[in-house]
Amino acid sequence: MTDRLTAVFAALADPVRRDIVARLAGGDATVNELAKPYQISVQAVSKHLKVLETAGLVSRRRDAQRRPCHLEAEVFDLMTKWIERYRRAAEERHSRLDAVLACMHTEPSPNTGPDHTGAAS
Amino acid sequence: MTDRLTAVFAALADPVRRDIVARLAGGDATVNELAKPYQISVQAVSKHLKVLETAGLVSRRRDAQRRPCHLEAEVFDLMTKWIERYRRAAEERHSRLDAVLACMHTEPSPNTGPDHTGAAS
DNA sequence: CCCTTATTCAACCATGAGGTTGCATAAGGG
DNA sequence: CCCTTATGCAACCTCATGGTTGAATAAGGG
Repeated sequence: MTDRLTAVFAALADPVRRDIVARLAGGDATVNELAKPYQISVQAVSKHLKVLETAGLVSRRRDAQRRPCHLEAEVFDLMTKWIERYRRAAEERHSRLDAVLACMHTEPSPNTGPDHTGAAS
Repeated sequence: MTDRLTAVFAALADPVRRDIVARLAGGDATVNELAKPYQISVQAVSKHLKVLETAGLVSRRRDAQRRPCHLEAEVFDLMTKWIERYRRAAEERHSRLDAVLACMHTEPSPNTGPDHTGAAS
């Protein structure tokens, strides 16, 4: 998982981790607090938090034996930026008929006949 | 992968698939066209497209032997909505000192001595 | 009909992710 | 000091994922 975007999307591709993010949005919490609602072991939750931390979605302080987790906002911007770029592109070509033109975008396909795309009804 | 959000995030947690999305934002394309730039086999790309299709990020028509892929916009809204909710929450608590208050969020316990959290410096 | 092109399906392999348990470490509190 | 609490690390298991190759299907074209 070289790049950050991959790490972030992968981190959020798990219901438990998304739930943790949701709960951290309501305030910081310790590993044990976070683990309580789930059936899985505390260690498993600890692993999940490590994933979130590595992805930069979560940071942690020290408070005696506890390691309270804090939701970080910056990374969300990274995702939003990526998504918005393609969402806009997809919406534009959805509203117009660009989709049809796009069929012959890559190569003019000299002999194949460029207008065969019109058959797509 | 029960829910859609999981499928979408998982689909985008792969550089190749994100690249495919990026290229489809520039216009529809066939499997072969999409596969060309990569070293991996056409079959592998076909698999990637199936993942994107299952996640609802891509749809496909039929055009003779070809199956042109088309980027779908709706799913992006789903993601954006999810992200925005928590981004806002994270930013709010970042700007204020809510993080400190959050330490005692789970149990209000007003008599336990609320100022022990002040030790977290 | 057979051949070519485009795409998928099936079987297989290697790796990584999420889960478990058991032990180690950190930090107070009798 | 030992005990309890909170957390992390390591070894292990299982299954999903991404890749491969080889054959099958779909759709034209000579």
